[in-house]
Amino acid sequence: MTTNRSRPAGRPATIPDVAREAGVSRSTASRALADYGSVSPDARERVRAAAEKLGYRPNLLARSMITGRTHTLGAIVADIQNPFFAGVTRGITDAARAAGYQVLLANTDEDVAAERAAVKMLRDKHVDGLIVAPAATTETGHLAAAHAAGCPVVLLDRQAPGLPADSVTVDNHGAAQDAVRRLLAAGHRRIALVSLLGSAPPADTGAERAAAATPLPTDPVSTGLERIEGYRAALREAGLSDTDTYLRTGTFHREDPADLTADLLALPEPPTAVFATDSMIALGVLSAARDHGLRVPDDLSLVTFDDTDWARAVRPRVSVVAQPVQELGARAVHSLITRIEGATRPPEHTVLDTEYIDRESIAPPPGA
Amino acid sequence: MTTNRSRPAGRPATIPDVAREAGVSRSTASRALADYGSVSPDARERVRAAAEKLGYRPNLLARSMITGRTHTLGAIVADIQNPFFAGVTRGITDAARAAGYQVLLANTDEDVAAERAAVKMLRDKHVDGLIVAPAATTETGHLAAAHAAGCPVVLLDRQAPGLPADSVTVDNHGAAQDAVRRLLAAGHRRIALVSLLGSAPPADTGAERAAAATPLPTDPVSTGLERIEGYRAALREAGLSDTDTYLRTGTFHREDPADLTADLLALPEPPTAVFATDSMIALGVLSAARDHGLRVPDDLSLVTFDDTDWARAVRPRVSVVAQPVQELGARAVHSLITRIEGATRPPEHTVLDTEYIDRESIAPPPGA
DNA sequence: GTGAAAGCGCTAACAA
DNA sequence: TTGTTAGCGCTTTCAC
Repeated sequence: MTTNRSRPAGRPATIPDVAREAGVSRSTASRALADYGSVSPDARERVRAAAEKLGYRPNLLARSMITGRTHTLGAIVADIQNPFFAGVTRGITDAARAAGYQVLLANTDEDVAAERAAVKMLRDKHVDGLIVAPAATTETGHLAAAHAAGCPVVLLDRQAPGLPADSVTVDNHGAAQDAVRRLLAAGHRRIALVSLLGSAPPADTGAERAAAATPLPTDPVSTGLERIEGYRAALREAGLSDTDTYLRTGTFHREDPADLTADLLALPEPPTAVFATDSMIALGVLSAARDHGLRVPDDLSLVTFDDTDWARAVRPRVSVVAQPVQELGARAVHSLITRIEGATRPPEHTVLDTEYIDRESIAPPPGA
Repeated sequence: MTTNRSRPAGRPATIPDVAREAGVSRSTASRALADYGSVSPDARERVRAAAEKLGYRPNLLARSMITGRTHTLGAIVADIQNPFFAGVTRGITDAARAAGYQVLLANTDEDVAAERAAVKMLRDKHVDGLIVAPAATTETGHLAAAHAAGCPVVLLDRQAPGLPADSVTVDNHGAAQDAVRRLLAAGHRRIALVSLLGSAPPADTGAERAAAATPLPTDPVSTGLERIEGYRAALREAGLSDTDTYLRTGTFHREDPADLTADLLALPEPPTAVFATDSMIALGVLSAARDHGLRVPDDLSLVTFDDTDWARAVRPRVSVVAQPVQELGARAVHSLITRIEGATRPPEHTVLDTEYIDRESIAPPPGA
């Protein structure tokens, strides 16, 4: 047991303690410890030894107050329980840690108010930057403000037009179009799309209120909308002009994908295939199909976004559009860190490749 | 636009700014803002208005440096991609936010070294407390040290004997025993257990090296082990003395539950039912069953821990032991916060109820 | 009830 | 290269 005369046992060692022990000034100790400025090899070593002996740990709070950097990132996603966001978050935390950053997590449940509150909290905590899967692509004032105030923002999964921030996404339109083409290639013509969108539907526009068509949100850009456009493009390409008959979109918290599917299956001419825009929706589709006594893929074909664990374990295994979830998170971290470290390049939009994985959930339509 | 003569536009407002604007001293402003000490209603209101006008936001870093409290919790789990931990983490972040705390997240992949590193990082960041699903229940020196140094720790999902920390768990033994009883009640006698355990198996003890038995880790307590004991108890209770014939445990990163199951199914007298100790293992079992051309539940019955989304959407829906995942996280947060706020009661061990949910994955054994 | 002054632990100009 | 000095923004005695 070493006796540290000048330092009460309970209190953690500070720079003055280390400096005293090493017989140098505070600044030299600080320079040696934080590794900046110039310090003689000799002094450096004595400081290192003293720090070691005293079990010195820098007070990161004090350091952050001076440097203005906390080495903490904020991650704002819809719901960590959604496998897509779980994977993305895993990618974020891993990449962050590897780069010497920690991450503060916030869930929004696709609610803009919650997102706004999260940004506020996170900024109050002085995070160095924000990774956000925005709940809405239009109401992004809080994100723009953060960005402008020097707290860089990178958008994940969704872009926001007019917000000069980096983004990391996949080609939703192309991937959706490709998936629907697979269904078309198998001979399907009555192909449904089931999705949940972030914003509430706009006011009823009268003419649009056809029995089958669901009004779409006004958000100019959203993952869901892009996938819908990809779906429509594929149908049009196949000569099917009526692209909205089997289109069903609900709102988070308000509609259940299983109900949306049940409606479709109750139609006089029900769809023979369904394209689900994410794995949780696919679960709802599966559920509804089961309740209707329909078998996949014989009675109903299915393809979905997101390759979750269960997709390859259930029977039939389900064909999916796999997104590189962890990579999405890791790329976002890298973009963000270059910004934090001062890069002033124009906004960079990274688009990652998806992969269609063919399994057993697509068959020709019944009676074909 | 108000002109703030004394404050450059770029710099955020500070207490001196607010004080000046309100015509009071810094201390009065501080007292009014942080709501302590005594301030006259009049001064209080003037300060409030000035702060509002200037868009004042307290510098939490500076405050933390003084108060020693960051209002930040550290959450250390195995893998956020595991639905169990995703749910727990969701419960943690929600409860924390509701109580005015944020959470820093760390994944360990069941690796003690990673856990140790995470604790170090988190303590360096001055978290007010730690919620840990410990990778090992024996090597807990770093947790004990944190606790002793005034950084309270609450254990989640797993207890650690000898560590005087609060814990929040479920009755794994009882729940496992109950689940296996369901299988027994359906007429099964050859019931397997498939699990993955945290620690590496101990050195070969010779006699124990029966072809069928898998050596178990030496960890005195672990979720997996408790479930195994519950399984054995149920079998013994049913008069089956040979409890380890169909017991298969692997190690994280080393074994694949599907392979473990495949071994079982290749036995001359294969099991007719499987008890999986978590949902990710159940997926492996399902996979292996499919590869063997076995149908659930006709050829093989299945019951698993954890009620994940897919368990109620696949066909057949799988019977499960549901854990109150979010509640587990929320309780941990509450225990932790009472500690942080100074409670000095003896360690408290909260045990939450599980719920057996009967679905369609259990049938009588084939040929029964 | 209020203000003056000290100080948390650290970094960063500036001199020496 | 090194030490001195001055803060960062805040809370908190301690007088008044």
